[in-house]
Formats: sequence, structure tokens, C-alpha cells
Amino acid sequence: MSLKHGLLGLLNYKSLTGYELDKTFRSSLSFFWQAKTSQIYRELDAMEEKGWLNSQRIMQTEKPNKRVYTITHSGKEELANWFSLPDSDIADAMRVKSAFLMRIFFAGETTTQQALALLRSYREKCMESKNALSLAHVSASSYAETITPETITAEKRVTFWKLSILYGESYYASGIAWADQAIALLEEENE
Amino acid sequence: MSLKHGLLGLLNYKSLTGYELDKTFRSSLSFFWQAKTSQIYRELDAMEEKGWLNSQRIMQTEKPNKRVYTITHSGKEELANWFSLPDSDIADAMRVKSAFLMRIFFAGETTTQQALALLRSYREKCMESKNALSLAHVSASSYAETITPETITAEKRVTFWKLSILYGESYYASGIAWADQAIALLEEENE
DNA sequence: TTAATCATGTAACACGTTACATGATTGC
DNA sequence: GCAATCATGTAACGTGTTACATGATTAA
Repeated sequence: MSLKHGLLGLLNYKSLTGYELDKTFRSSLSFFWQAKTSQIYRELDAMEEKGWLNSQRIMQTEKPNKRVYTITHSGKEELANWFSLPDSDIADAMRVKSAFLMRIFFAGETTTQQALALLRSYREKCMESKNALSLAHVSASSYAETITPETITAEKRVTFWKLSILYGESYYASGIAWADQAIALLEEENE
Repeated sequence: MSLKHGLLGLLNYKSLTGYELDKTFRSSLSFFWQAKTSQIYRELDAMEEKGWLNSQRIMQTEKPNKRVYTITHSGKEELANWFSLPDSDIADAMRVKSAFLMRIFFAGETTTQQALALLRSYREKCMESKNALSLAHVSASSYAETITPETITAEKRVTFWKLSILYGESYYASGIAWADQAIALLEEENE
């Protein structure tokens, strides 16, 4: 259900077209939720049928016609309802689903060299991801202003925006620390 | 594709029925990959059609009849092929998908008290999950023997099994550390 | 001149979840 | 007597991915 609620959350800031929602998703929420363009359009249709949104077609001559989505009263209720029931999302956050860890589990079937290569490659990608996030952190303050309206104090928005980036940095850092431990252990055994 | 490869990995140890695979999945791989019983049966059918498995029906009088799955040569090739191409799984491991973080992102729309409650609840669940894993760590050595054959040295299996548990402990610990930071920050601002 | 931006979707497929169905045996 | 274990699935739905289609304008 969370794609729906992410879209509701953005439309609660201001009315947007599917195209704009797609771009906004990619440039802000995509760190912790990903969605393809085609999926977003499908979900918008479903949400309109549920009565959470209204849409209005805008004809344009220079550019393709567009369709602006606006959250309804019922949509705001749904959003408030979602906020009030966080338990299942917290439970989901406890679940790890990782094909990479499945490889680690079965790594006893391969050579120690293969396992080491896997871990080193993982560590490297964690470093890259962490560095990319640190850059995002720096530009967060100015960036946040482009996606939320003026009515909410900018500081409050930025606080939570930064907290989500901080989560990512912490996440990748723990991946690096774990990989270091694992690599050290295997190298030791290999001697 | 990883459910298929998880099942192949287990069947590479020894032939099992769908029911046994389901139980084995739940008691070992479920920390980093979850699958429903009905999905496992569906995947086994698909894998047999691909020629990765053979199945043999065993009639029983005291208990329901069963169907034992055995990995084929082609299945072993597929497994080896999967081992040799880890890049996409590593890339996937870099992606965070979390409705909980989406809530954090939108938490500026609620009160600081609500946000604090969310973070405290998250922290608590991380603690519980971490403690549950620590217990698993203790019993890992004896447990691992029940799911892998004698041909592979037990120590090697246990090493990687423990590494995956270690990952989990590290993951939850980083969640706790992040939540502590976040809670401290919000409490400070609230004063 | 070629790529990016604007702007919308459809169709098919893959993977995951929920609900339902059956029915004997064994342990508390 | 009731729950758990053994053992198999089907059907429908929900969510996510891939491939395809269209076509004008604008900046490098």
C-alpha cells in the first residue's frame, strides 16, 4: 500500500501531474521507495476510483496535454488513518530480504576466494552508496524547498528529510563494518 | 529469481519434499528471505518445467502421499551460473525499501510527539529482533548440521551461517543507534 | 543531428499474499 | 476433545517489472 500513501503524501503538499509525481518520487522518496512510471500511472487510476483523488485534464498547445491530480477529503482521511497505524510498517522494517545474504548463506559451497570477492565487492558498493548520500545531505536544505509548500515551516521538513538520509548513512556504514569483520575472519582462516 | 535459487541451494544439499523445503526455509533462510507455502509449491512446479528438478511421488499409507524433489544436472548448472553472477544481487542490497522511512519523511506533517512515538516503537522492535538473533547465534553450530549433508565440512558451513546472523545483529544495532540519535535530536528541539 | 524534456499510457509477465480445501494421525 | 503435524495444492488478488507506443519542442 505504501506507493499509494507516498503519492497521497506528495499530493497533500500540492496538486501535481503524474509526470511531476514520477519525477518528485525519483528525486526525493526514491532512496527508500522505488516505483516505475507505469506503476505510478496505474496507482493514480486506482486511487481516483477509490475517491482519494480528483483529476483535471489541462489542454496545452505547445506541450502534450496533461492531467493534474488533487487530493480529496477522503484522501486526506486515508492519509491521516495511515499515519495513525504505523505498526505493520515497523514490523516490515524488521524483515530483511536480501539475495546477497542468501549467497553468503550458501557461500560454503564455493571457494573462500569467491566468498572474499563477493564480500569485497559488497563493501565497495556500500562505500559508493554512502558517499553518494553524504553529498545528498549537503544539498538537502535547499532541495527540500522545491517539493513542499511554504505553509509548513521549512526547518521541520528538513529535520525529517535529513533523518532519513542519516538512516541511509548509518545503514551503509554498518554494511561496511560487517563486511570488514567478515573479510578479516575469512582471511585469517585462509592462512 | 532468488526463491528459485534458494530452493535449488537446499536441494543441492539433499532431495526434499515441498513440505520439508517449506519448513527448512522457515527455520534457516527466513531471516533474509521469506516465502509462503503456496508460493514454494508454485515455484517447484515452474522449476520442474524448466528441467532444474525431477520429482518422484511416494505413496504412504499412514501419512499423506508425498512428492520428493531432486535437483538435475541442469539445475546444478543454473546454481553454478547464479553463483558466478553476483552483481545484480549486490546492487539490490544497496536499495532500501521501507515504508517506515517514508513515514519519517512525512513526519513533519504530524506532531513531534507522534514522531517520537514512532521512533521509540521502531527502536524497541529493533532491540527485540536483535535479541532474538543473538539467541540464534548461540544455537547455530548444532542447528546447521540438520540442514546440510556430511560431505561439506561443518566448520565451513557454520562460518557463513554465522556471518549472516552477524549481519542481522549489525543491522539492528545500526537501527538502534540511528533511532537514538534521532530521538535525542527531536527531544532537544522540543525543549 | 541527436538526446533530453514533456506527458501519457497499455499489455504482458513475474513475484508475493490471502483465503480456501482436504483429511488422517499423534500428543497434551 | 483440541491442537499440531503431515502433505498437498488451487484461485484470486495485489504489487512490481519490462517492453512498447506516440510525438512535438528545445538545448548541446
